[in-house]
Amino acid sequence: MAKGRQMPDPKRRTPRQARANQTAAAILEGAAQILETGGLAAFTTNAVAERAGVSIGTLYQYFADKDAVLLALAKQEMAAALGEIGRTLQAEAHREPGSRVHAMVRVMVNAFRGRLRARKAVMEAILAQGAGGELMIPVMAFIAAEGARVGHVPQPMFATLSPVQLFVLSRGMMGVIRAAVMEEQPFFTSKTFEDEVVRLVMAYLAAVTADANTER
Amino acid sequence: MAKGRQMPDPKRRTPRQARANQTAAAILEGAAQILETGGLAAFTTNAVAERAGVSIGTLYQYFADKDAVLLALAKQEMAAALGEIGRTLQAEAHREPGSRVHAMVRVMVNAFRGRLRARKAVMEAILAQGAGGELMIPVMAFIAAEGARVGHVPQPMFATLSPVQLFVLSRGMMGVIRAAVMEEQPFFTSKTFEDEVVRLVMAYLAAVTADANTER
Amino acid sequence: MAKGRQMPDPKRRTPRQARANQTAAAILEGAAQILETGGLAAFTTNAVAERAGVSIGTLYQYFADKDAVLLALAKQEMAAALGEIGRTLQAEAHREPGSRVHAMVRVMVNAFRGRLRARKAVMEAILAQGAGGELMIPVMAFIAAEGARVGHVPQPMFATLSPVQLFVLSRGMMGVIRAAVMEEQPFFTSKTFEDEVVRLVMAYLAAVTADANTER
Amino acid sequence: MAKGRQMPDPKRRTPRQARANQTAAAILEGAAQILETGGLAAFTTNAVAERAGVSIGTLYQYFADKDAVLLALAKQEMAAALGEIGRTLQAEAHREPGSRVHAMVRVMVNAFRGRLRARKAVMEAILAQGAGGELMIPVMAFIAAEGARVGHVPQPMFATLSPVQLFVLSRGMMGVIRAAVMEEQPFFTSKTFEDEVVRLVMAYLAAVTADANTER
DNA sequence: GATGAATGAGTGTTCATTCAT
DNA sequence: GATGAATGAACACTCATTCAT
Repeated sequence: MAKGRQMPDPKRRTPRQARANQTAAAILEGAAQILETGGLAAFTTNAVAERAGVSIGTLYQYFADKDAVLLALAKQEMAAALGEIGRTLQAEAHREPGSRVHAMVRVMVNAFRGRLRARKAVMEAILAQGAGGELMIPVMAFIAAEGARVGHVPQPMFATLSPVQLFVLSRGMMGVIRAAVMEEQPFFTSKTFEDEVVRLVMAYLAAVTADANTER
Repeated sequence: MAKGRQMPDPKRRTPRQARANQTAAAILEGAAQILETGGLAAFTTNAVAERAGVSIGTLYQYFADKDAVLLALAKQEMAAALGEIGRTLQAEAHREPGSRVHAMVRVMVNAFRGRLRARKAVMEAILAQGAGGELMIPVMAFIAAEGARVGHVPQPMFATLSPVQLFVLSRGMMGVIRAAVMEEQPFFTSKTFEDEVVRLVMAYLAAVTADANTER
Repeated sequence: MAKGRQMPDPKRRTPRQARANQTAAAILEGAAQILETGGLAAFTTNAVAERAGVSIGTLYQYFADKDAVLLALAKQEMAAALGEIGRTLQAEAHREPGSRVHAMVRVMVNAFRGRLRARKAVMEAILAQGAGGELMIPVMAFIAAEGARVGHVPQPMFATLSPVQLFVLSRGMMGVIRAAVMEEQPFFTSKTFEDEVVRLVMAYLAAVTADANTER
Repeated sequence: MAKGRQMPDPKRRTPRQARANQTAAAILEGAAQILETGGLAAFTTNAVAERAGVSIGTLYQYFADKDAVLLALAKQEMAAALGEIGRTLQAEAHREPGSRVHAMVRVMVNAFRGRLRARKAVMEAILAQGAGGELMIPVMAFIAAEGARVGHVPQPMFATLSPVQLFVLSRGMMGVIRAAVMEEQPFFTSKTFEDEVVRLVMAYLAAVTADANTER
């Protein structure tokens, strides 16, 4: 029965931008709300469209399929979190590494406080679909970039990290936060938890640095 | 969820029981094979039953529902992995902490090499369902217990860990491995990767211990 | 999202044959009725299932997809028509060629009298899908075989036909009948029409035979 | 069906009309291209409009609905084919009947060589919708007319044909060609095939003529 | 007249689960 | 206990058509 189409849509419709973005945003907002309310199980395209106040047809005018909605939402949420982190770190730029790591962790943790269930669902859905790595790229880029950006610090924090080390650090940190979110651990919001995550990151950084120096 | 059909009669092994367990095992094996072959998408109760060589009705005689099959499989796989770890560590009992951590990480990583896709799918399914914490309990118990069990070591490795620290350490370590599995990272099987995970664990342990000593 | 399945079903389910054939037959009957009542436009899987008195799920247990239902129905109708032709020709076996061709045409035409709309729809659907050739095979086989079967006739009718001639004869004859059915021509049932179709067939056969003799 | 938007004002050609017809033609051309490229399955109003370079709204300004586009296209293609036939036969006017029939069949076959898929799809769609007869009218008219037009031939070819005979002859011939197109027979373009179709037509004509003479 | 964003009824299909045999 | 035919709610997605701009 053929597929017919000649793939003209890298992301589907790109209307006159004005209403377009507005509608797409509404759909994403609807998606977040559905996720928040009923979790991944309630996340059906029809439900999302209804919640967003648009027809199912309109949803498909903006997103190629169900997964595209999820991915777009994940990217948006991730970008938001990273933006927050960036802004916070900017303010902490002059502080010492320990303080900045602490800020980063705090923001990361905070990033999951707002729409907890929605973010959890997004993680569930995306991470469970193999697209996880893609999503983590900006996190790693951010971490790697941070070291270079704050040039006035004699010993840059992350600059010496190899790709594998970057992977271990980013996934280790995120893994802890992820687990806390997913398991809905009560201590998730506690200062103690935050401190321990910071300790994990700092300890690893210190170890890497120490080794690097030894090898030299 | 759950409800399954586990231990319907502790401490008994009539022939009936034997055949029953045999059937349940066959179903679980079928489930693992389906997962291995086609991922979570192919994991339908009908497919599992067919692969297991039993009727769909029989499957429902042994498991309350689809999730029960998944959960049982997850428990089984987890137990297998832990058993392996235990045996390995036993052999390394007389070695120094660093060596034993290394062994543990290696075994953990190896645990995902066999039925990679099946285990990945199990993780996807289970962890994405909130049952993750439940599954991690034996891991933590194991870690905590290890410290005590190998009593002849002057400074137990993990004995001083608080619940939160135990959480951070176990989830951090598993988070890294999990991500490597899920993202199908090529360096997953490399010695380098293993070493970095060990470094993460050891660094955190050292940091915790150092602090503990300081506080004392 | 994978396709998962390992194509174990050449024709889908083959239950214990007893109820199976009964159910499949009911579905086909339902399909014919729907086609008869509302034409191809009304031919939806849900409608067919409902009319057949089975659930939509059952329909899909017996047929891979919508097209499979249609194809099965077409084959059945075609087989019925051919069976009728065979029986009739058997009775005319001792008659001369002209009489037998007449009988064949008459039966062929009659084959479309019963469930006119249903057969029309089947033709519409199948012929319009490229599967027409497949359906015509038994017709050609029948025509070709006929010549040989009635051995006592000195000059077999069709034995000398080449593949292309077989094609032209079968499609020419069927084309006329098809058009009369599809266009719902009033003279479809008339003796006159029948006679003209016979004339077409006989004339072609005579021409081919004459040429063949000339060439010899 | 129909309703279309043909000849909204016969005998007039304001610039407005010119542009209008131009747009309608563009849509028809787009429709043909879509049919050619993706077959009937790809033939959606949106696709046609896009390919034609007009908005979907504009398409509906020129055609009442989807069927109207198809019907208009069919009429256009049929007219083109007949025009071609007419021109060819004109050139063969002085030749003998056999030669002229041959020319007609050749042109008819050739008519399906150009935009094969498009024409096939048009046939599929139209013929399968009951509008087949309507489309065949010009063919029959042409055949009937031909006999009269070439009056200087002592024994007119088709003049003696009754309506039913006209039907049998036109549908028989078209049926063979149709089937060859639809089944994508490899011998479709062969001289052999052409010759056999000619034989079918000539044989029938000869038979009718012979009978007519006998009866007289 | 042209546009194209929006609509939503309708479709094919899946699959967890039940229950009569 | 085992079987597997039957079920049907639910879902993702399409596309002809409208109408405000």
